[in-house]
Amino acid sequence: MSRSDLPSQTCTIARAVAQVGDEWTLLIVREMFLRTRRFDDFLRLTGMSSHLLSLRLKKLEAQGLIRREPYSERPPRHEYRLTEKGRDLWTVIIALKQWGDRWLSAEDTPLQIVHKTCGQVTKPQMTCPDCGEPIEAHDAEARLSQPFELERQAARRAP
Amino acid sequence: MSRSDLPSQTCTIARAVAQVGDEWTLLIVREMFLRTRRFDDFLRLTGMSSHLLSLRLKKLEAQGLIRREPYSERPPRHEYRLTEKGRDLWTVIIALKQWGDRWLSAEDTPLQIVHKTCGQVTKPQMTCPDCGEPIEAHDAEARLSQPFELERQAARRAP
DNA sequence: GTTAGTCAATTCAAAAATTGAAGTGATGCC
DNA sequence: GGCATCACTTCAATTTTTGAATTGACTAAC
Repeated sequence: MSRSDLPSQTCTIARAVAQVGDEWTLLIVREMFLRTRRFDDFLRLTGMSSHLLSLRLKKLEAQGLIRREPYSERPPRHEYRLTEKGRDLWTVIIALKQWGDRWLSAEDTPLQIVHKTCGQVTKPQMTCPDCGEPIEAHDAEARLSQPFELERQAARRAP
Repeated sequence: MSRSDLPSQTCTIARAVAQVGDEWTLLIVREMFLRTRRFDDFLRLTGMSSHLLSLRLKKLEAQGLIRREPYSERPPRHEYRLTEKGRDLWTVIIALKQWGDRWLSAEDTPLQIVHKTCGQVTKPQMTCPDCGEPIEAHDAEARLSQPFELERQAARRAP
């Protein structure tokens, strides 16, 4: 199987990974959240090649994660902005950031998140909305739907 | 700049992305959370090639995300398990899952998360630990540290 | 005691993706 | 006119990934 078959999987993690699970795509999305909107800025702030940036922006637009918006008619210019679907990736980026802050950084975080509502510098946490408690790997149990379970058992036995 | 330069960036998101921001790595980590531990099972359940799986497992081990543990001496066999650093990626995987469930799936989620503490099927949320409220992109403001800010401004102006 | 099967890989060639440098075209500014 | 900006595109060289085949250490079955 190649990466291009991932979007057709049952697993929504696999599908999500197929849309945004690559290095440069995640960095483009990071930049979007830091209010970068123009081609040249993405280029310099991520350090990627213009060819690949162009491909990735097209892919992200086709997937509905970003949209191009004109900001000048003459010369024709436009900028890229996140759609709601794209903005909803905030949680993913923040999860990566918390993990990076914890495990990959000697110093303090280079990027603080301020909660506008309460004014605090915050480290967002995953919590269970039912009981309000923080939730981590060992507090959770995965339960597979029947079709997903069967699909996985078939894969295990099959050649 | 190539992907191999990402680990040396100041940004902890870039560093995190350098460690786990690729398709197959994320799927391997997903499998780990579904209690897959053996080479052959990763192979069949992710659909990746054995060559790449071997490379990725080595990389993950070198990064301290997983460790090899013998489970049989004769024949010599071992399995792969997440370290604490690896388990801490749970939030990232769950963030991807929630996003995938919301935007990429017509049906119900193929994978439910049960909160062992309270017994509920739960959709974990990012919340602000200070005020306890859910937090999303529009509730948050990014604040860059001085060195990070300067680094970015230099990139913007420089060729 | 040969044969088949399992597990955890490694090897290798072909195909695909990425990088890096250079070029394009529309326009504005001096 | 000449240079600069922005948003790309083109293309060759390099790197990665794929997919198939093979290896080697063993076990279990005939």
